[in-house]
Amino acid sequence: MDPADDAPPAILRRTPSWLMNQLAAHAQRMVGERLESLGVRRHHYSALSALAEFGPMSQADLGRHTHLDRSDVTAVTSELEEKGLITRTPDPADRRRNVVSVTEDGLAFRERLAKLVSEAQDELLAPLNEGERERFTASLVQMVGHHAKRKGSGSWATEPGERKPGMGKG
Amino acid sequence: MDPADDAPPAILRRTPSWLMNQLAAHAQRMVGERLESLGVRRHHYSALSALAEFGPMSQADLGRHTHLDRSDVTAVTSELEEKGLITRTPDPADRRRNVVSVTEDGLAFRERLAKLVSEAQDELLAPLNEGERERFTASLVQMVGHHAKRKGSGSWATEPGERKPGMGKG
DNA sequence: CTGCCAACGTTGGCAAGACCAACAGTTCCT
DNA sequence: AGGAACTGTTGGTCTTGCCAACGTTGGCAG
Repeated sequence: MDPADDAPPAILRRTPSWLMNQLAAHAQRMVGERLESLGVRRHHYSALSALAEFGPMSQADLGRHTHLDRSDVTAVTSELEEKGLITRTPDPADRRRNVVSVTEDGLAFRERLAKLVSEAQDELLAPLNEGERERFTASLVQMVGHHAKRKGSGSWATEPGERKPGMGKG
Repeated sequence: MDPADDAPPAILRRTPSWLMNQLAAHAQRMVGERLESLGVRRHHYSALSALAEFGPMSQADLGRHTHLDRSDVTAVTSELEEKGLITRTPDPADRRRNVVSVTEDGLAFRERLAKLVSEAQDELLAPLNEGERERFTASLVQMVGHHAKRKGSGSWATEPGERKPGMGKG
């Protein structure tokens, strides 16, 4: 009767940051496994998503949108370019910059990734019902927005045109 | 008037795993900075907490309680031993094992760490009110428990004698 | 008792992620 | 004109989560 020899100390079980780290590790595994099956990592998905939504932009902007360091953006874009999912061309208007754009293949690929990522979300949130999921996610958004402001410049946390009471689904 | 040039793509802003990773990164920074001021990392705090709550145990057990790999436990215990916060002695009853125990200094040190960690929690949860914090934490516990079961052996998720008042269900 | 398997602690390694520092080329501002 | 700020790149650090191998020890089947 003691297979349950493992049990985190109560103090940790009540510490949100510890719980978050545990859960984030699980989440990374679930998402990571799926993306790995298509040969990419999570940053590639973030980059493709930003480009798909906002259109072509410089690597620096890409980094700001995805919260990635400039140096990491360099690596990610290089890998995506190799796969033909994006193009990277010098900006004639500002010769410091590269203009990064998604290709058709990139857009299609991103759709496939999105499905896999969506699956992972369901697995992650499995124990929560609909209402709990919404409250949980809302709290996450609130906190991420709050802490992002401290470092970054933007105030995207309270963005117009996205208040959705019902938040139905698409 | 476009300092808010940064804004994660909407698809990411609605993806719990992405939000979790962002927030977990912030949390790690907040906790990490504070622990660093006392010369330790997060794992040291976890180990000390487990030993403080459950008493002396083998390194393997310590790893199970804290969700740490055996190899990482070796490193952590070595560092804690160097600082005189724990002792590590061979178990006469089972010579494969080391018995790890907290010292008096270790217990006192853990208290100081606990205060710092607690501070970090407040900073992390700042944007949430009392009720939101409880619901958020409860959801975390639920999910961590759910996903821990899949790998580990134990069923600590539904442990008796710890039902909190706010922990209602949906 | 022997032989085998499981568990333990240790070492050494890997990959990912989050960062940081420095650099040369460019642009902007004064 | 000159300095400050930005861009992309290279190369590095540190932490975390793993995994493989090894020698030692314990438990168990035969």
